[in-house]
Amino acid sequence: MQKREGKATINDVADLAGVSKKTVSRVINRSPLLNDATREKVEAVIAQLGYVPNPQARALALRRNFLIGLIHDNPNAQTVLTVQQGILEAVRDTEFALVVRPINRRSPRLLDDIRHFIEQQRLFGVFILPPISEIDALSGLCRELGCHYVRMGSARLDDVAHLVESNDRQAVAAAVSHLIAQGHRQIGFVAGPQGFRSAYEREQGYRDALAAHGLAVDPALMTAGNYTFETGLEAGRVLLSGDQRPSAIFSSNDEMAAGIVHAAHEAGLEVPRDVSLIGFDDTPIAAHMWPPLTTVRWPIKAMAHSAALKLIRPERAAQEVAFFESEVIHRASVRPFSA
Amino acid sequence: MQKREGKATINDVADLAGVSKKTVSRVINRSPLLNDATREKVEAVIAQLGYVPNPQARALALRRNFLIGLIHDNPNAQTVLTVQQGILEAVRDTEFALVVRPINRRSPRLLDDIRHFIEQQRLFGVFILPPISEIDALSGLCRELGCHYVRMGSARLDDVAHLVESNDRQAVAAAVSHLIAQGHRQIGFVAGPQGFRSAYEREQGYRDALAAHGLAVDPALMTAGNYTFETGLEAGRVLLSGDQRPSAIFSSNDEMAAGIVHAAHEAGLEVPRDVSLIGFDDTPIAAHMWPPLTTVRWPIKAMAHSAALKLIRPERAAQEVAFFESEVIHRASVRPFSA
DNA sequence: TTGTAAGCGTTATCAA
DNA sequence: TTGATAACGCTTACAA
Repeated sequence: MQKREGKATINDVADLAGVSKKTVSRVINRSPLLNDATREKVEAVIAQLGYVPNPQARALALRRNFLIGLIHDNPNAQTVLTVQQGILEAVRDTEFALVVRPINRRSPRLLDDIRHFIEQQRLFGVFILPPISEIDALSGLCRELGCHYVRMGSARLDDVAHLVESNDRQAVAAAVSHLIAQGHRQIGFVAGPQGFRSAYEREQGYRDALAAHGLAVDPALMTAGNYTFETGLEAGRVLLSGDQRPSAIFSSNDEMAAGIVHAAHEAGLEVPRDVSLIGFDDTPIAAHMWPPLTTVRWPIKAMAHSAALKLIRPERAAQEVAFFESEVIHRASVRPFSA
Repeated sequence: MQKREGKATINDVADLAGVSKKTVSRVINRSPLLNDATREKVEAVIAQLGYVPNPQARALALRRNFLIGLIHDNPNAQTVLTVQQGILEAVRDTEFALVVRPINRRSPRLLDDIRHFIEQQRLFGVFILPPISEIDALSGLCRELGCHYVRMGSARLDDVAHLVESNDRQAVAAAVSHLIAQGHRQIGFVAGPQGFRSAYEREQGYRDALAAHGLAVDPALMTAGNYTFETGLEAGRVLLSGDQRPSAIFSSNDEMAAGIVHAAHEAGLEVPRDVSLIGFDDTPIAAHMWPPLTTVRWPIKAMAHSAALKLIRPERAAQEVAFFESEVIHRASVRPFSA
């Protein structure tokens, strides 16, 4: 039992072990210059008392703390949660904890909100998820505040010490090439929202694939949404209504692809019988919709894991892997072209 | 500009304002016994310096901190994220921050992990999401550690100061009654995993509805899954294969309902033409699958909001609303019975 | 290898 | 209404 109510402190441990608090501190911090006997003695007392160092006191004395923040305005819940899991796995068995902060990208106070978040909690570092990871002012803010940061993105947004990147462009090119290989020539494209880097990269991938196979880009086959189901539904209605309708569609994310499936049903069409379809993200909906959706999977958890290591060990950040390969997951929503 | 590198401290403010640090502290903490003139003077300096109190130092001096934890092992990403948003909205403009901790319900070290989490971060309080909110040992642990807590659940798991509750049982009864009102008599049921309180409550709701309409429970129409798509697929195969197949199915969550749709397609059947279907949760997949799924929606965000208020103001916790009503969301997956 | 003293930035106590 | 002083629990000098 401890002396008083409340938790045992370093003083309790020192007293009971008959050493100074500095010695206890050395044990906690694994100082090499320590007699094995004293270490064991102190460790025994620590165990006996169930002593856990007070992180706030440590933070104060060290003039740094062990909180990392996750800043996001990502509409995809699975993505955000997978990122959280990837981070947590990376910091497991460290003293870091993860503080989350969903924000509103369109808020005029965006920067102020984030500044306040970082300053108020005195964060050690922050993760910035797409799409707000594309805002350069954010990384500037972090530098100004002396807060470490890592951005997740689909392009070379920053140096490798502050970035994990997926190759959306090549992955989309591979997916669209697959459609071409299946005989499709009229391939529709639903872009993501204007101004999003991921949307730009994915569109470039589409164009790359067409160009590589000598196909012309037909503006009539291209439309855009904002990554939501509803805009996918709209896009699907547009693409599937003309008499020159595509035999296959690449949608810049799964959510919009689900909308396209609905549009197809509305038009009395069926995926993949009448139109093949590929999405992007491999969210749970991709595997669970009917038909199961061929899509592009990016290694979110691995990226988050690597990003977390960059963040908590800034000195080694540049060595940590920064570039990740996405892959096409083949399911039932694609079928060879038949006239 | 501040005196040194680093952030301004209470001392900087005190010096510049020509008052003692205690006075600055009083300003920060809105002490009523303060001359308006001094307050304004100090506030001006605070603004000028961009001073933000150090939360770790406050935590140390106050012997409490402002971190609340979210402990979950919930397979549904949207649920977890909506909870996070509900909490964040409730604590916006307070000094509380939210620390997340996904855990593994099946880990033998479950309790130790959570104890470690609470002790290491010295959490002020924790949210416990279902299904682990049903583990009474967890609330016992919180009490032992002097950590406030709130549980989210689908039954009267605790007193109202420590609980927000949704009425799964009645909501399911309403959903199943709707099927009966549509003329269905052979109504299949897919239960959630054994041992989950939510699974039990939902099954009771099903039984209640049948009983209320004088229908017998037919064990051949009942099966169980563990809330995953795959087990829903299995359950669907079982229910839809017999020659006595149900004309409608209630699935204890949406994910399993998606599996049932796949099973129907495999069997050459269509929802709702050949079988009506209702799910539970109203996750995004419900609205985005084809056909759009009739389902039960529980007010996750409102529950999380209320739970957060209970947590950060324990003295008023019992006054905060604890009971929430779920509602049936009608979509295209239900059709009147036709022989 | 260990201990002493001072300090991290804040609040509580108690006096002025 | 304000301020001096001593905590809070830990770490970093610097000594011993």
